[in-house]
Amino acid sequence: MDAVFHALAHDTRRTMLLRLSADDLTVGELAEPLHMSLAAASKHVAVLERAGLVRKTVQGRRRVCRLEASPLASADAWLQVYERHWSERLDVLEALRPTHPEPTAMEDDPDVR
Amino acid sequence: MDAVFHALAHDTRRTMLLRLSADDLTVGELAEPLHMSLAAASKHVAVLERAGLVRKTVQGRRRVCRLEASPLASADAWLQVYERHWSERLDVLEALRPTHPEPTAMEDDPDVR
DNA sequence: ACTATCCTCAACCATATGGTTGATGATCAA
DNA sequence: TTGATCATCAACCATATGGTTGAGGATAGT
Repeated sequence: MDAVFHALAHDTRRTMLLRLSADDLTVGELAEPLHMSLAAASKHVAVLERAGLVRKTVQGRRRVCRLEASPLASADAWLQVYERHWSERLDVLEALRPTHPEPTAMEDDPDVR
Repeated sequence: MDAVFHALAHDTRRTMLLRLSADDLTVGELAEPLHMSLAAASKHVAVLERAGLVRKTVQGRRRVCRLEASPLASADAWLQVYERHWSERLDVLEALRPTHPEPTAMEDDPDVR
């Protein structure tokens, strides 16, 4: 699970997944629009592989990458646990929730350094 | 978005969120079951804050942490894009999808080093 | 056989991450 | 006022991450 969320925590890799959701692509094709070396892109693919989000198959000298979506299902399942926290009206929840001692809003928090 | 997924990519922080989904907790309370110093736990809370997943309010000398679930909704929305990739029967998709040149399965991939 | 192409590997570098300890600030309790 | 408590800060350390370049392996094309 750490690996999945970590893989998603980088725009480059999220972009890769998005492109792979439309088509299988080689490492080179994935790297092409990116502002980085092929080796760097290859490392990103490796991160996605370690998370189980991509499976590479060797076709000649090319490595064809295919999206493997099941780990995303697990991640989604994890998030769904919190679904009620964002879908229900917070105001209503607040009224019912016995916060620590005092629910009195003390919003003057200036510790923004 | 990077910040949200990065915050979720650590078991310590996911545990913190889970506990916060039941109750508001102070930094000390969050740190207590963890095998680490208070300072370390405080840093994890800071990561959650930067991702917008936690809001701290000062109550005397204690910092009370409250779950802020909306960024999780965004993360969930991002994942939902891939929902069809894991919910539909893959076999059916494969049959329809014109993979690169050859869909012939070459599963004898021994490059596992 | 030769050469170009696709990709990984290894080494290296700068910065980020996750942890520690010790000092300090604020607040509560006596 | 004195002392204990809660939390951050600062400095430090080890390791991980994200990038580079250069070398090399395997395959394709001629």
